[in-house]
Amino acid sequence: MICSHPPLKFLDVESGTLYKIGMTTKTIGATGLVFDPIRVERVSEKVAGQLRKLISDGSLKVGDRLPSERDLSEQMGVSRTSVREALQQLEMHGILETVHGGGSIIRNITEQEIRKPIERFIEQDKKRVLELAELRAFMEAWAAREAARNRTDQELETMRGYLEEMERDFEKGAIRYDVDFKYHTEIAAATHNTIYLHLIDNIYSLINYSVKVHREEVFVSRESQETILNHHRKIFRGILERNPENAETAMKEHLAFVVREFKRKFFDR
Amino acid sequence: MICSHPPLKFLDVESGTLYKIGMTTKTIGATGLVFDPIRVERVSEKVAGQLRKLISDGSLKVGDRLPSERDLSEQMGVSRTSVREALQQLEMHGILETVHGGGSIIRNITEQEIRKPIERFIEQDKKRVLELAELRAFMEAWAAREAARNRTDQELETMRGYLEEMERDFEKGAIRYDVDFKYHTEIAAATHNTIYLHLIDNIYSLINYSVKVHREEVFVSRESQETILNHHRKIFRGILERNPENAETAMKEHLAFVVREFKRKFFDR
DNA sequence: GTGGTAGAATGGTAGGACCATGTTATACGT
DNA sequence: ACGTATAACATGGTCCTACCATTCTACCAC
Repeated sequence: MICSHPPLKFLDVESGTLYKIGMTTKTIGATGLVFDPIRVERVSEKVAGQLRKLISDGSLKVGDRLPSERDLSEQMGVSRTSVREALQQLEMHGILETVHGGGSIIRNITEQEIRKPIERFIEQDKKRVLELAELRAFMEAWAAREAARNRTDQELETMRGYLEEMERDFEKGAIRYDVDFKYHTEIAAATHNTIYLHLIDNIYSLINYSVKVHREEVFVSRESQETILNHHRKIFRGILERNPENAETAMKEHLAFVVREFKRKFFDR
Repeated sequence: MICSHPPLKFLDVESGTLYKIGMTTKTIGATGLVFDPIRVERVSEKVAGQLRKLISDGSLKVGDRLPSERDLSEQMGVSRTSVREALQQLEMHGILETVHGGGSIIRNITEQEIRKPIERFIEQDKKRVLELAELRAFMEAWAAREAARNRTDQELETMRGYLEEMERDFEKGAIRYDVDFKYHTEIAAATHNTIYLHLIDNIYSLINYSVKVHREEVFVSRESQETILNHHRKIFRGILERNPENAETAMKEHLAFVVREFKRKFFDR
């Protein structure tokens, strides 16, 4: 998922506080007075802070590629050195990953703590896959509700685009999984809850990880494809009309169907 | 404690492994073969590794000051840039501290808390705290529903125990936060969804971190304590009677109250 | 399609210059 | 002789330029 970033506005580094109060306090002499130590924030830290914020408020999503170091340094009015130091700080914290010659991409913040341990769980027991599906179902139901409540017109149009794409793909033969995925992701984004966005992203990839097969191979029949399309139409309508109840219900219906089909194929029942 | 470092021997950076094996694996094509991605070690990483080694084997003790960046770069035969990057990596990991104009000193690794990525992420914006609360609310509502459906008698008894403990604490003065926490955790366990259990545990710890104050300090009034207790009684009844709807409703009511109170205290509204 | 190749884009390293801050030595006044 | 103010130096912080190493991309030959 590569993207250019003309719309992103990188403020001048001078914006924001120049000095920052540390966390520890010291008592000086016998006066009993307590002072907070003053700590100058380095340029690289300001840059890192700004990038953090852009990630935090969702302007930069997981998988996005940052502008090049040269671009960043120019846009922010600082040296490439400072930008590099900032990127390195973020890389140390696992927030992004830089590849020699390839650029820097945003990583999932929840990955470190949540992903690794869970992967091991999943490998131990097939039952975990169903647990994941269960999780996904109720989380997305909430997302549909919140999206209906908070979505912007812009986001709605994006969803409409994906939906129409699915319609066309259906006419031509089969719905493509990646469009379906993007559709769900856009709903997640429309909740305007960044942490949820990262969380659900992780759950998706966990599902993909544990179920090595793509959905395309599960939902091949004409009927199931049509059912899914109908579900999506219904979800879209709920979000369009800003009707949380309907959106949630439709999503629940949809995922219940998906899980049912899934069970039928993989656990032969 | 300032000291010069003629005796320290800084090996040439070329010593040590040039290539390093990463952590993730990829499956290529349909062969099923698994390859480990190759990752080149950057110069700064080699420098950092050498310093790490010197610290771990005691050549550099806590409080010692490192040679200047210029000295290090000369002794190691690398640019000052690389040395600086290495020092920064170590500083990120809390291993040393650099002072503008003062040099870099070794810190005690055990004394400082190393902040996890998400924690820094959350600090970026107060809004994130509310997002966490939002997440928690709908996830726990689901948990209450599932617990009512799947709980064993054993788990119910454990909950009863915690509830009674809260009742006693309330009579004696105040509900203890850890009991409340254990109560919620037991509900999570009763869902019998292991992955959910881990997920919510993570979210709890994040909330505890971001909200530096314990709940005890937020819900001090007799009325709010009683309200909370009533909520818990209601939730318990729903789970006891295996009534998912009631349990979910009660939990929603409870967390809505908690979030409302929380907002009132911390965002003064 | 598959694979190779050249050019562009991008991150990595090097080195020099200068500024900001801390450290040390020196000169000064009492 | 002592403390203090000042100057000189040492050291980290930032910027700049240049060049190398790797990846990406488009194009071509097969």
